[in-house]
Amino acid sequence: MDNRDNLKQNMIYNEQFKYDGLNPMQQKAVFATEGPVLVLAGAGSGKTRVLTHRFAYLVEERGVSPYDILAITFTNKAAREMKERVEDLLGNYYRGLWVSTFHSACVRILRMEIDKLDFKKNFVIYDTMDQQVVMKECLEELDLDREMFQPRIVLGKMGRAKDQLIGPDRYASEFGDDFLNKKISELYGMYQDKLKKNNALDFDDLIMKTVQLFQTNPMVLHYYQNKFKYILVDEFQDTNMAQYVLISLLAKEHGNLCVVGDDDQSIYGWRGADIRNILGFEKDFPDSRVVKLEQNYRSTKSILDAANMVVANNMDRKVKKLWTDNQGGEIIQCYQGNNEYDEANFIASTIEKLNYEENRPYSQFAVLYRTNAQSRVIEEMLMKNGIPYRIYSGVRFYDRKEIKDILAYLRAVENPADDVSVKRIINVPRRGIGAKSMSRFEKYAEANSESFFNALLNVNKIQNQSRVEAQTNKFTDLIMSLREKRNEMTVTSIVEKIYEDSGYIDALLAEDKIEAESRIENLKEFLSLTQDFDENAEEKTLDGFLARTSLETTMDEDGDDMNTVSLMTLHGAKGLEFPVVFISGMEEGIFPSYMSIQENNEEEERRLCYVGITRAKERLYISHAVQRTLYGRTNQNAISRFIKEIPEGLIDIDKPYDRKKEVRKMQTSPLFTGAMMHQKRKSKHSLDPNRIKAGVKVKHPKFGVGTVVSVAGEILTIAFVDAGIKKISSEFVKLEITE
DNA sequence: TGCAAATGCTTTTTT
DNA sequence: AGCATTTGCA
Repeated sequence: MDNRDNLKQNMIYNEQFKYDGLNPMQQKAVFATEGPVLVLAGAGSGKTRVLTHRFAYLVEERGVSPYDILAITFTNKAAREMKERVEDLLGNYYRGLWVSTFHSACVRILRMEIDKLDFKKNFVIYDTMDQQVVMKECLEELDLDREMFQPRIVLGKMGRAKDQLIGPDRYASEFGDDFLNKKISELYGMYQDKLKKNNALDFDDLIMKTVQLFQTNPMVLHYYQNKFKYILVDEFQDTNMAQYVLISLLAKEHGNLCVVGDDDQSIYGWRGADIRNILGFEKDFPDSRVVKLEQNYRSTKSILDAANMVVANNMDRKVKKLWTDNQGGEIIQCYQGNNEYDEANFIASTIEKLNYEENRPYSQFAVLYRTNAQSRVIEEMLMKNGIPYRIYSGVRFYDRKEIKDILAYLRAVENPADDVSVKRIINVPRRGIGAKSMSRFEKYAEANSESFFNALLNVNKIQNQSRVEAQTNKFTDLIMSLREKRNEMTVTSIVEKIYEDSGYIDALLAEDKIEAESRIENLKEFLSLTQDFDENAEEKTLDGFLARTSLETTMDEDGDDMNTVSLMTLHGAKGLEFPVVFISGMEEGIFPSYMSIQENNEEEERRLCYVGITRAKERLYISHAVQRTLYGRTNQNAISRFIKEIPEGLIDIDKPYDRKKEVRKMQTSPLFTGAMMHQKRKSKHSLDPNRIKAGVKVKHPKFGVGTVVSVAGEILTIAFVDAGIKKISSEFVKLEITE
């Protein structure tokens, strides 16, 4: 349907029912526009509807400009969805609304104002990897033991300090002035200096620096206080102290702050989220109104009851009772697998069964797990069964080596002072500039307190090897020439020029390896991203492109139009819902995780379980394995405590003696017998396993000729001449060896 | 001096 | 899968 028709349709609908369709509590939350409001919104209570209607109500009934509303969501995807729904409600398209994540909003502010903090406006954003690089440098310079001061740990502590707006100077006094903490505070200071020099901010800085900006520049603060007449914050239970201070500062002028959250869904304590923000809101804002949304519209009664029973085991929570008018529905099915493959097989065959028997499209299913590492086996099994799936993992497309390399080039072009990026690519592809040359450049830069790139420009004063000098000049020429023209060029054309002139693609081609081919594929894929940016971005500059890429994750991607099963971590599932949900790996040590038990974080894990259960609308399957191999270690894990917290009447726990029954049941289901036949047919096709190994050339009935890249059990990764790289199960497809 | 291959290690959750 | 470290070669 035409978009316009869609809008019109909505407008007619809206005129009549826009606010009538809300229940009395939801209406209360929507109409309470003035002053501080705390909306305690249980899972599935129509929170998003309330937020979007409140936005629309402010604009339509209160005459507020949509640009004077600041709405904070947890992910970029949620922000996009909120924008769309608000636009639908208002029947209008708006450009540049302030509907975004904390981080994106801060970037937007800082990109206009950060010169007041003595940064340049085109600052880059360092991700976790970049942080590690900088921290390692600091450790080296202070000559500290990498074991005692693991970069990851130190960065974690530093990050938590930033969440609480504690700078390097205050670090030791706040966290203890023993040797360890003193050193960490020293590292912290050094790290911040380096970032400043590189004109870079990390994720936590984005928040902290914005607060700092407001605290040191009353005029700037006043401007934004005035601008944002109404503030909405979603997922408030997951805000940290810095974010809380930021919001409080902004809301001071008008006081119209509406926060929405659910203390039972607070799952980001490890990232500095402070549950006290929501528990103490009424104290901090004494004149605040509280609206509780307790009717759940999402799940069946069985699922909701189970979730309530589990979370009731937590002590530290606001009292609330989530209820539903929905039917009881099926009780929860719990499957005990022999191992992780058995478990995955249960998941795959159940999906197949429901897809066949109940005609459910694949998009109705989600498989949730505690850690990303658990996805692999499930993925394999889905693939083997020909079930389309999509992984929403925390790992970004942008985290691939080749993409990070290209981004480093782009950052270097935008900001040659970014030492981390310049150092990353100075010898990628190989230019014959090794460790020795590097340290010479570093020394020179250090001695003259210049950037590393400046040292490269002065290569003739540092190096007398003509080869190194020539290569270095070639590199700096490329960067400088692109830098000069970057405002006239599209991002795509800049990237293409880098691909060619840096020799990056040539080097990959020369490698003549399958791996290199897939990297080239990814680089091509990257071009379609830049093209999309060049066409659609609001601010079509290289600077704008970089700001966006560093904040977008795969969690933010839309896969709605695809008919695929969704695979994601329990954290990633927050805010989403699916008709059928699988929670896998329900074992002690996995979920709750070993670490959380050690650190006494049981309650947060339980909330995570609550989040998982409440994602399900109609059916919930829980599974665990008697034996599991993870990170190369085989363990026998006890059944998760959370399973035991679900009362007997709500869950069908698959006892060992029941399993035969289960197997019989499955064998008689038409789909399963079909699958079995399928399997038999296949085994005829299977090749002599001894002959299949990396490098062997094979022929596939559909994809044609290709080369085996890797073998993992029966899953083969094959690079086809025409079809590109595919993963194929040797059991399922007739492959011929052609050599 | 630079580089490629081999080996060992790592992993909770993410903006 | 990707990283750091080591080793051997040119």
